[in-house]
Amino acid sequence: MARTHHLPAEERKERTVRAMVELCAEQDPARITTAAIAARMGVTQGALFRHFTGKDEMWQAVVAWITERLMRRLDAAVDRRATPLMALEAMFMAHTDFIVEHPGVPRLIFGQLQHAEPTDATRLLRSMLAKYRERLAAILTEGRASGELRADLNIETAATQFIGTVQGLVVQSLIDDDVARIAEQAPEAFLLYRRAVQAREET
Amino acid sequence: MARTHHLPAEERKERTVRAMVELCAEQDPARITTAAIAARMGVTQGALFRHFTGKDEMWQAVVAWITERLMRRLDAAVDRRATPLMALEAMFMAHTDFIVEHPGVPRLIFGQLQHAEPTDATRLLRSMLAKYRERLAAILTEGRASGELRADLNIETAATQFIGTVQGLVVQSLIDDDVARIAEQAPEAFLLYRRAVQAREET
DNA sequence: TAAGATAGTAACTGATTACTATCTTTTGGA
DNA sequence: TCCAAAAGATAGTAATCAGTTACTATCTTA
Repeated sequence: MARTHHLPAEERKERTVRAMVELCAEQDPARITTAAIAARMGVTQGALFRHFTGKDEMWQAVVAWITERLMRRLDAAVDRRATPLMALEAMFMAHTDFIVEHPGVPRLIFGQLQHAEPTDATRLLRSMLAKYRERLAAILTEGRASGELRADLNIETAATQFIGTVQGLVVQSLIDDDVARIAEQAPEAFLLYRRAVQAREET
Repeated sequence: MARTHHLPAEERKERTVRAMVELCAEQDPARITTAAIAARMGVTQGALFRHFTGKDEMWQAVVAWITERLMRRLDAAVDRRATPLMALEAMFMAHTDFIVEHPGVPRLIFGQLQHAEPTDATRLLRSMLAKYRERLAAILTEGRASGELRADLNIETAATQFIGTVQGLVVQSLIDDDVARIAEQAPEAFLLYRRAVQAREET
């Protein structure tokens, strides 16, 4: 049988995280119950608490899983790119590709950002987003120095706008309930962003 | 005394909506209970159900309240603007001003968009956002035709990006937990957007 | 001013939820 | 082969929450 009874703890934790990411693609994270997670894994609800001290620790694991994978993808994308603009484009595409591969990610992130009093998971997410911004700011600063980007570019605004460009696609996908469209619209969206930040027009 | 016992139904509904908008500025909408709403109004929990058939009807009233006010503000902003770009700028500022005035609005909207199976409130919100997009598309098309905006401008992408520009500011404010910063950064953010869509550079 | 209609209270209900206590099965090493 | 520990099943518990019910206070108007 495909019964996956009795897995080692690490494997079970991994599967818990995957189940939660999957469920986020289907419903509001705030409404995901431990019973639903367990059912998705083919395990009883109580079994989850053999591996996690509480639900918050589960969310923490999910956020850690996502941030690690996303940051690795972004690093890989930026690596070896000839110019800052090419690095930004690769980063943009890596980010949107990641979302399309894991459609639950936007809902999950928004769900975490909704919390007014930050939990451990929220804090972890915020530090990831701060790191993301720093990386963006470094590339933007480099591009401004090299003359590829506008000399009068406001780095903070440009970083916020980069994230906003992704968010625009995400919000639209939440309205349409169609995550795949993000992939289609991503190149055009980045083109528009590029026109806002680059130094001169193309021929 | 300030005891607001026995208000007419319409007044009580209005106060319920205001209480909910206020509470959204302080916590995750998904965690707002009918008891908390009632407490904020100085009324018992059961009293709410004299005016609403259920919680979803309360959310519906909240979304209606917000959409009406926001659209009115946007209309007023766009009215009498000489050029499409000026109309867009006025619209952008009206939107960000509205958010700063009602800090619960972003959390509320995200909370509604999180729902996978749309409720009446969610459907109402989506139709408002669709109307918003149409309005944007009309202005953008006009600007492209008049030569103020780029001739090769993709209207859909530009509309998504406009909303994304606002979202970038909103996401940053959720991370920093500082809504007021939106007002400070809004002019720079629009400047960047303008550079992406307008036909030629300024002198 | 009497009487019906409207608005509110206090206490309760049933369903749901995160979490736990106890018993059972599986696994892997000596 | 045996056994201890790890992993899971079963069956709970206490708390929370949306919604209800029976009753009361207040307003409106004929």
